[in-house]
Amino acid sequence: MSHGVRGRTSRSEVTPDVAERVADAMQALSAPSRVLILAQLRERPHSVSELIDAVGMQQSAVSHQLRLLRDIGLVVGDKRGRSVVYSLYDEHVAALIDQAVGHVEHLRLGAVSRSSQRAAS
Amino acid sequence: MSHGVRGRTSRSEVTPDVAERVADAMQALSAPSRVLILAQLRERPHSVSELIDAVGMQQSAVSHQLRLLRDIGLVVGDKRGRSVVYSLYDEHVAALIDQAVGHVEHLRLGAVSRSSQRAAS
DNA sequence: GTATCATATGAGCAAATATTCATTGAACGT
DNA sequence: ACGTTCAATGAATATTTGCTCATATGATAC
Repeated sequence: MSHGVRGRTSRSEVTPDVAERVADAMQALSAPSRVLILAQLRERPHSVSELIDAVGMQQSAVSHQLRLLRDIGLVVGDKRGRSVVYSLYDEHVAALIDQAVGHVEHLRLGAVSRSSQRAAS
Repeated sequence: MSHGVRGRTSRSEVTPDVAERVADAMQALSAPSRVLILAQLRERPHSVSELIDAVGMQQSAVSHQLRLLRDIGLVVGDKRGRSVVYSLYDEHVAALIDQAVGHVEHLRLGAVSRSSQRAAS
């Protein structure tokens, strides 16, 4: 199929620096546990306890991942009493999650899980 | 290829299974080297040698990453003589890359990268 | 005050990853 | 046939990652 070179829009060149930032951001979506957390937060804000319950991970693991997501800037935490309610940073993050999920629907990758890279010679 | 078993065309629930597939796909964009490779291929197909030159990696490293991208289904390789010309699998992949880059432009809030983790609360 | 709940954090560890080195194989030129 | 070039592969390695355990901090209840 021909994929014509679509008009040369002013799309920023992906320099090594940009590539690193892209990788950093996408890294947030590269672990199932984080995808689950983000998917929950896309529905509505959740406290940490709610997230723990929703994704079935340990408190510490959730907290660690939330810190990562906070550092990357995808989520924010609002302290309410002794709870902390987390939400997505903004709509762009929600859109990013939607698109990631959407693309996966399309790329029906039953191909290989990232564990099997074995080939007998 | 109608294979959709779930009649849920709206936003599908992100089950652990879906989360794993999302993570798997996003994992492809979670390493700078792969982002660079994909960005090159988004412009136009490249042979492996061209990619090596474009991204400044070693032949073996590029080949390994291409295999990963092939396995995930993001790129395809076409053998032409002794070269192999790689291209993105389809437009959806191109869109995925565009969106990832676009979102990073937006998320350029000065979020720290993984290296320097600071508690900000 | 002390106890308890909710979350954050650090150390340590196992598993996954990304790269390099060395080798292999296939396609071409001579 | 031989040698050369382009790419793929396997093994080894260093780094990164995600989790658990233990502990710390902060807020509320008693």
